[in-house]
Amino acid sequence: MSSHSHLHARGPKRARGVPPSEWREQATARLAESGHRAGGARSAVVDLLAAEDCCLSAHEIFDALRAGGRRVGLASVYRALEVLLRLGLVARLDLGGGTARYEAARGAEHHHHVVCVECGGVSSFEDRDLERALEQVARRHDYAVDDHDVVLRGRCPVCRSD
Amino acid sequence: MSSHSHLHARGPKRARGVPPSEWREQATARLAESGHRAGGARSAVVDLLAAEDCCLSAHEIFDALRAGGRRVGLASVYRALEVLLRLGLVARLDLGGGTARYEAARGAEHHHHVVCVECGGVSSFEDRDLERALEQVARRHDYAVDDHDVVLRGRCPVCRSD
DNA sequence: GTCAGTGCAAAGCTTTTGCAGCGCG
DNA sequence: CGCGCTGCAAAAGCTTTGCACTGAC
Repeated sequence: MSSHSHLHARGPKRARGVPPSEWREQATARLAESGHRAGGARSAVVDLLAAEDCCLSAHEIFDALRAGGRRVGLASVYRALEVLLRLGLVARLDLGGGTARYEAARGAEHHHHVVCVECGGVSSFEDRDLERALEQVARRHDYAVDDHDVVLRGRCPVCRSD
Repeated sequence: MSSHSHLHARGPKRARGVPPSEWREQATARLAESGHRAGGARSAVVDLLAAEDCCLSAHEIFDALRAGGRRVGLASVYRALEVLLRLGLVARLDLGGGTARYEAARGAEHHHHVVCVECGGVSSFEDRDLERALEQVARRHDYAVDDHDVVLRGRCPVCRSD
């Protein structure tokens, strides 16, 4: 059993990874070329998403920006996310808590999520076999499938040891 | 390429399948044995879910029951679903529209969903290879994974032809 | 008779929309 | 210097909670 599972752990609340700020530039460029102005709030959202490696809720983004001294409105966060979503620059995730989560859509690094049913923590993983199986299903289906999401649920290592 | 994909088509709005009312009995039994009384609203929800083969939103359930002459409250529908959820008798799905959907959890018939990004229609499918890949990922993960969900997004045959 | 279950109404959340003013291009 | 972007406030959904009452056991 090979199959290439990588894991980006992430505590119950927050974490950062090495910022692949390539995405930040790509996003900025894409926004400009599609006729968008470089407003303050949206840029801040892009910057934050570029620095985070795993999904954040709109309110978490809002809080983070406020904490960073930026005077943003929650509505602007939602509006920024909507634009980025439409341009395919971010992905919206429904992990089941009634709150949508968003993350930078870095083309190649396609991954999925595991949610801890106890503490709500989120991890991400990649798996080529899984991806292959999904492609097969998509191909066989009479829908023109162009996207998919996978969510695993369970207890994280920390909660397991309690 | 074998892999056993079955398909339960389902129009943009609603559809029924052959009712495997075995679930209805199992659910009723489970409710009784866990000390629940046979209230009118909850029974109605169970009956409806037993007859439907694909996921419904709380409001759709509410409407269907009202349409059937039953004077239920939306809150009772949510409360019934909560109990059934806790007992593992129904599954809650987040297909991404901001509205949760529910369906009877018939043990063996494990399936997933495809959502039409255009009309919102939902189909379900099963695929053993996909399931196998998911098991592998779960086994390899340091979370104690005990559940998963897969959502495919695309354009349904009808919308494709427009 | 008791108390879980229920319908209605009100509250709580997340997300969207309206609007006047600011500022990028 | 126009119009896109923004913050604030209000509105719109979905879901949960409070409460008095009904009905199952």
